[in-house]
Amino acid sequence: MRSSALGCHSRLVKTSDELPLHQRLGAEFQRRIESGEWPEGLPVPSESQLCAEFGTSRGPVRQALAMLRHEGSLVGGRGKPPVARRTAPSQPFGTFLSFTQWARTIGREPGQRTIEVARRRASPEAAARLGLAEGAPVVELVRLRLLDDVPAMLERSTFVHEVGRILFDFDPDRGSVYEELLRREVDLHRARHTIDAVAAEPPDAELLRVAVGAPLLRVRRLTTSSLGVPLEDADDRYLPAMATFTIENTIEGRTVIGRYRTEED
Amino acid sequence: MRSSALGCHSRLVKTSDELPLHQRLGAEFQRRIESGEWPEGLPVPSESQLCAEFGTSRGPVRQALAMLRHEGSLVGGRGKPPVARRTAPSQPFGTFLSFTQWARTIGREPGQRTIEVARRRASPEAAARLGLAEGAPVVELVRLRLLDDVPAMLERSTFVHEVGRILFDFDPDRGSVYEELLRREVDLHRARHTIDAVAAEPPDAELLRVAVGAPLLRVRRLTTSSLGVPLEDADDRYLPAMATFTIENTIEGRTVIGRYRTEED
DNA sequence: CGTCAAGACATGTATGTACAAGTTACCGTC
DNA sequence: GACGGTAACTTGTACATACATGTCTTGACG
Repeated sequence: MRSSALGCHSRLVKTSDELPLHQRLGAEFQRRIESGEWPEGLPVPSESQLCAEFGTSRGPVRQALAMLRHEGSLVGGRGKPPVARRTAPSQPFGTFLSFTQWARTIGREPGQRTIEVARRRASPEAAARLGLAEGAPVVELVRLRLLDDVPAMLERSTFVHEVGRILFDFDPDRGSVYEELLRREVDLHRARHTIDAVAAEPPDAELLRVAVGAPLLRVRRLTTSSLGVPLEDADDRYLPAMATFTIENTIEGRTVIGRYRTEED
Repeated sequence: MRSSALGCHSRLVKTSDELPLHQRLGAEFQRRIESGEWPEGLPVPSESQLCAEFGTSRGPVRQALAMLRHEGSLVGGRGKPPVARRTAPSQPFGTFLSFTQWARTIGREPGQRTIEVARRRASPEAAARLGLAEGAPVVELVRLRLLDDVPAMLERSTFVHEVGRILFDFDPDRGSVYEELLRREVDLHRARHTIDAVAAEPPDAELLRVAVGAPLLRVRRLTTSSLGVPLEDADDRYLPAMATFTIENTIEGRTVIGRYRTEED
């Protein structure tokens, strides 16, 4: 059914307005793996079978398979057909940056209580990290993040003024700050996250409802534009019982990162 | 100079004992980018020039370029030659897995004190994670890891017996366990790291020389073979003052992970 | 009945060709 | 001098072919 829309004699029709063949093949193969049409753990059809099915040469088929192999959806090969493997989809920047999007992907309802949004002069530390002069104007946003109305994370963000000013036209309790910033075409391009552990200090402890000194998972984030100009410096403190981070990597070098609800294995 | 060793008429000599051509080309290209021979920001030679230089067809050259492009060392293209981009070297599996290698890359001397290496029956939790029957034989390895002779991390590893038995022929205080396992052709292929924070318990606290209850950065690691068979289940607890993890990602989706010495920014 | 060798078949590697599509530089025209 | 078109060059895509190499099955032989 579906295949007929794909492989039929593309040489006879004009293909200029469509995606390249190997990309269409790759998308179709991925769909088959995700849908279970090619069951996990079983070998997929051989290259020649795929060539015959879609009426193409080996080139595009191999390009598509290589793409999936690189993403980890296919493993093995050399002598025997590669084996399908369902993998968690990775949307690094989107879900890793946005608490809101992440919460939705794990089936929880995100919530937030804005503690403070203020325009003030940069502290020496924030100024250093953002590359600003000490005392330059910045916008600070402190929010308590909730999962199903339970406190999960305390977020302290410092935006450079040019970006932060947008927040005054926006209700941070309403929707995702990142979605709003991207919609306003702020050039959020690259983020560097540094993960460590800290003890809960009195204000954190009260908001997150834990004892002072309890271990918290801290993520410091420096978000920069595509030209490397710092735009945001953040300090997020997670309750380890509510969220963990995962990194999955293989010996070939593929890497998938993610943030997960704590207990569910 | 160097190129002559690479490209000269490999058709005339037996190539069976050497790496495939496109891999050698990829390594050579990467070397040129890292060494600055192909300066950052400038277009690299065109494909036809590279074909001429190494005496090959376009196929291997394009395969090598695609590899570098996927790693982020090359950007752009279509109509104009791609542009070199120096990126932080990412050797995810190697340095992320091996404390020894990581320590060396940050210029510290790794050390270790083996607390225990024992063959015993799997605990219910370890058995569940390793997919073994409860009580199946496993090998447990507990090591205190040092950086410049200062305690930095406490590592508790549980290996399935088939892999762990190798450790009895090997002195864990001598060299890298992972290097040894890879040398013995153990199929360590994929690792899933889960990061959270825990409070130091009495035995941890004593070995790491911190107060009971101090926050520790915990990394639980499940290492599996290429077929998805669990081989190792580990629980590493870092002093947050000695190490942090970083994740760098861009909006396009490339991701680089790393482990860093704490304060040095 | 077990073992090993041959062959069929799979993927990996490499070459050569052809054309499409984007980029750049140049040159003639207005 | 500014503009526009063309030509040359680049990479992207696709096909056909050939051979190397790894895997599995089959069948003959001991």
